[in-house]
Amino acid sequence: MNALDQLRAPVAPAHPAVRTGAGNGHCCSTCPLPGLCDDSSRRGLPDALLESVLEQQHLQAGATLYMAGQRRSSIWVISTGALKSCELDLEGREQVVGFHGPGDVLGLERIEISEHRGFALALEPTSVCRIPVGKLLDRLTTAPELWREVLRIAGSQIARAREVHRVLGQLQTGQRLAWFLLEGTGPRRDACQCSGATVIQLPMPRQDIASYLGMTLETVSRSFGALQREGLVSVQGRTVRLLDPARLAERIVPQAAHA
Amino acid sequence: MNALDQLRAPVAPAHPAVRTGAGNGHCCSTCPLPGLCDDSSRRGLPDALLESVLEQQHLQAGATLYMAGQRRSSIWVISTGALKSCELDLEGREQVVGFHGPGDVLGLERIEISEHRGFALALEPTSVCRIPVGKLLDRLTTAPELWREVLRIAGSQIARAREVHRVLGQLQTGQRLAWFLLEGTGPRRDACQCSGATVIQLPMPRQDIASYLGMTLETVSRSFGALQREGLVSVQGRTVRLLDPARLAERIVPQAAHA
DNA sequence: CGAGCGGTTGAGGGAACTCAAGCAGGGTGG
DNA sequence: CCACCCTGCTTGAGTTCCCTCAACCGCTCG
Repeated sequence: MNALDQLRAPVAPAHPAVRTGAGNGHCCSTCPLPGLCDDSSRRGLPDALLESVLEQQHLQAGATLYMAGQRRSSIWVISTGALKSCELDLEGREQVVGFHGPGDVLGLERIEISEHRGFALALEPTSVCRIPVGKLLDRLTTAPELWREVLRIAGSQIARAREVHRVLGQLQTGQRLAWFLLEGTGPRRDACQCSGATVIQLPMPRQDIASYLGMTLETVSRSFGALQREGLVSVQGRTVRLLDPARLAERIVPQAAHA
Repeated sequence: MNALDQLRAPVAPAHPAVRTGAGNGHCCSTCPLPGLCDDSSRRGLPDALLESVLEQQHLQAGATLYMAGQRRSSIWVISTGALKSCELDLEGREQVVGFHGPGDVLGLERIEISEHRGFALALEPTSVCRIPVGKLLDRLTTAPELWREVLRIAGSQIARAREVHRVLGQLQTGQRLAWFLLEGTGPRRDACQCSGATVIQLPMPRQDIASYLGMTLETVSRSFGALQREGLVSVQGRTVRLLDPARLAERIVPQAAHA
């Protein structure tokens, strides 16, 4: 599945892991940091022209956006596609700490720090807008209102991480998967009308979901199976149809989903 | 134990959960956001005078800094003491998502968002500097260099949260506790010379440690016992002496600490 | 065709949870 | 003063959830 397919597909428009850039029109119209990449006079230009102005990077599935040890020099705004970001431990084992879709901002966590500790990798063909840190700081000096946006985005990423902490801390595996399906994965999940989305196209393999949720891939598979047996979802590979989002949501309540 | 005792105590100066504000002198000399609370002309004033200028809040143990549902209006910089911040789920159960000590900045995660979802509570007598959001934004406009500091702090909190994600995701309970003892809890843990600290005074009960690390208080207790039986630490209530930090650190390596 | 990858399913064991009892320390009141 | 309670912590016994190990399936690709 590539980004173009997603744009055309009538299903699955809403899950954060696969949401499309702008729906209709260029992703700049929904950019969370408008005016950062260059002056805003060019807004309204044809998409093809915009492409030529932007500092865009295109990644194939499996390509890395940045790697551990690499000197950090940019932040990125995702236009289309999906990425995962990972941390590495001392033994080199990877831990998925985030999935990111169009509109998400990457790299804020290491701004002002010399090099990356983890890495980010495209899960499918992906394009991002690169914003050099120098330009970011310049812009912030001359256009202080951008400030609030960046701070808002950083704050929402912190809040998001706390939510994940809660999920890993007090939900059991089946509940974590239900949460994952409903709440999605990006810092901008608020923009996702979850109840309306009934079909999800997951861009990541089971192993990545397992890592992200702190469980094994077998348990992810079994949990999918359990949810399916109960009629809550219908699973076929990476296509998941939410048959009963309301009852699925009940599952997320900690301790005893008494129903 | 109160903040003053800690300042005097010859032991346990370094653990993030109990580190002292400035060591010697007023906490402003080590403030991560100097010049934010007011103009910087007063730096160098006697401590007593500084106190009168600052918008300081003093909290008794158990007092809340902010509560769920409360309209957000400030960020805070901790001067002395210790706090925990918690998230609440739909059933009102609390999940500890952070412990904070002197120098830590609270409230960035909800900036620009109307109300708090969780709460923060003092674990011991605590004083904080309150910075109204309005003043923060004003300062940032007139003094754009502050910018980098705020962004750096927010970034380090994101990075910190990712580290916690990794710990909850791939370490078992005994390893999580070892990590907690060594790496501490605050976003400024880098300032802590962990290897030098041999005695830790924990300001929080077992239940809070358990919640933070995603385990039960019984398991926390048993894990302390296990570490003690192996001669790695010596535990007496909330006083923990690190007998062998090096071997303790080996424990944190995921999967098999083959030793 | 076989190899490789991603995913599913099963059997068994172990880590951590639940439930429960017991203990130490601190405060209060008779 | 001691009895009493209450809170925080420890320890034990039994159970459950989830991990580990393994086999198997379907698909793609060489």
